[in-house]
Amino acid sequence: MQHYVKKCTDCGSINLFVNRDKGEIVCRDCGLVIEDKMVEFGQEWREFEDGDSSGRRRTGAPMTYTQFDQGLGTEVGQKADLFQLASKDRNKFFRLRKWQYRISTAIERNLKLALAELKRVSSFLKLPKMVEEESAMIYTQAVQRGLVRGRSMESVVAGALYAACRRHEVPRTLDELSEASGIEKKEIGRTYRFVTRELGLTILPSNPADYIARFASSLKLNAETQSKAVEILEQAQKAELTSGRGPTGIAAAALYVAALMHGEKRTQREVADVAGVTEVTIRNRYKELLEKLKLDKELKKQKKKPKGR
DNA sequence: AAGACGAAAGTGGTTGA
DNA sequence: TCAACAACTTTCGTCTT
Repeated sequence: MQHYVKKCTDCGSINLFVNRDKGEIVCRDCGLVIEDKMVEFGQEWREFEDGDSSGRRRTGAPMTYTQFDQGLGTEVGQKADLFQLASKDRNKFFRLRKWQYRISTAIERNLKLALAELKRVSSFLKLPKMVEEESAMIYTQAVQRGLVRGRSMESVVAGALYAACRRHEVPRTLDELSEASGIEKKEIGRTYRFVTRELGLTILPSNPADYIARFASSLKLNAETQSKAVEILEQAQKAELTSGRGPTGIAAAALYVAALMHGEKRTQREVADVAGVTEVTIRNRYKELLEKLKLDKELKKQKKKPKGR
């Protein structure tokens, strides 16, 4: 059965919040999303080692994708098959097996390198284990389908990581991925799109709210401000201010407004920097928010009595 | 002096003929 | 395949605190 993590994998806190609607567990201390119930990916891929030993074993289930060899290899034929072949078929048979061997060792070599890189980037970004696993799986499938050909290994790794983040609603921006992996942003975007399309991964459009926690914590905003920002976002969603816009810009603007309203003023520049957008974008979103949501009044109130900064 | 604001021109990506 | 298009950026001048 599915096991639940009891401690935050990042900060070790046991102060966790279980959100059943979204099926995720969030650390109250650092905001990390620890685990959410993930998607079928065609095959079963969780670990079944403990507690399930008596039960049936699921087929084709690699135990963990961050180790490349687990039961993945395919061999052409067994000895028994060999004896049944006419001799003229043997050459063909051996050729096939040779090729199979070459291909699989090539894949293994590639995976070994790639997974090392993947772990590096993942730990740099402090990504949850689940995400790392998922991206490793995505990468593995990409390699097996020959999608890496013509692309750099690193860029596919970055693309896989980005996709995994998105699927787990632990979004990192392309900029962050880019910084961590040293791959250009647009390159990551390209391979990301390519890989997800080829593998038929469904990616939910990313939700601005998912960025709030992280941005807020790097801006050292308190929890109130943070939930205010989420509230604003919800209204914005209803007012259809969010469609078509970049989620980070919206998140940044909501956070900016929320900070103003709670007297925790941050400059547009500060917010823009952590969100990876420009001040201009924040201004535009911010303006829309004020207009459409009539937040002006609330804002005015706060402006009169300025609090420390 | 720093921050906020907005106009104008440029960029990369999506879409639809 | 190309052009139109929207979102976002860059840059820069002006206003506000």
